Amino acid sequence: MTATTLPLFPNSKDAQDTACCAPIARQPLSEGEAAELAVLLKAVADPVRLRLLSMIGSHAGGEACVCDLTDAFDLTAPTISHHLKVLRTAGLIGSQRRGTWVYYWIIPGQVARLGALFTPLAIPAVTG
Amino acid sequence: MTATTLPLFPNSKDAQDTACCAPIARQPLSEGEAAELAVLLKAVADPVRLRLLSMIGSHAGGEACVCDLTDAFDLTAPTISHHLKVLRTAGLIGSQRRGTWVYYWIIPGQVARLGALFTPLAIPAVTG
DNA sequence: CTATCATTTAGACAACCGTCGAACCACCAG
DNA sequence: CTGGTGGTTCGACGGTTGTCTAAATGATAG
Repeated sequence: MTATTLPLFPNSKDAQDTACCAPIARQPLSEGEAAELAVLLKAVADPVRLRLLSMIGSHAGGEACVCDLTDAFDLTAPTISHHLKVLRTAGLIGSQRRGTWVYYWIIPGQVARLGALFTPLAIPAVTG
Repeated sequence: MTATTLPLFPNSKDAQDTACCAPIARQPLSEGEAAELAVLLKAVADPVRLRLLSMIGSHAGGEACVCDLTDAFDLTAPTISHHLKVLRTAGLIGSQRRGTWVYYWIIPGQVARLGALFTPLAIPAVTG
């Protein structure tokens, strides 16, 4: 792996729909939509991965080295690496090796799908 | 149970923070925040529960009877009941028995927490 | 009170998930 | 080429999760 992203749902119609405006309380999700989104949500439904994602996203420069992340947890390196792989496989983060260190960054598009799922219910006035 | 909600995080400070504006890429989540949100996300990170939630939310009148939900799945009644309990325990839906049938509705506040988590990253122009 | 329908609870089982130690690969310094 | 450091992959172990069948609870009708 040298600059990979592994997009889980390359460019499906469902992805398009949900990316823009799939309110969870506007119309029932189809079986396929639900399955795709569940995969995405499973990747995020873990305390460690949630913190990793926020640490990467809030890191200066938009990137974070693994060495910066590992110290914040009482976990071994293989475990951190496993969680990063889950996030990467879900297409939520990208990675690149530069010299000795490996850097990670957030892929906003996929993260936006998650937000678009729940927010329309919260702020109906803003959206329409 | 007759009109319960079982709020998982009654009124913690973390809940307040994240309910309003906890951007996943603005500042690192604390260990406690991440743990709470992970519980919430786990409840939603399942295709069946995702569909249940959207079916309840989009149902006319804002309420749905279990009898309306069961037919949409190839699952037994106990399994559906189990998933509904998970959502209820997470504080995402409320329930009430009226006569023979049990009705479920969405609790917007908790759902909003999930949206607030991911959207700030998606629309940086709007938020600031 | 009994019968019947709707829903939940209890118990069991296979599959999945998070974690670890050990081994392995990539890069850099002598 | 050899050694050392940063990260990942592999294989295994215990705990959790989704599903089922069987049984219990609650409500209505006769």
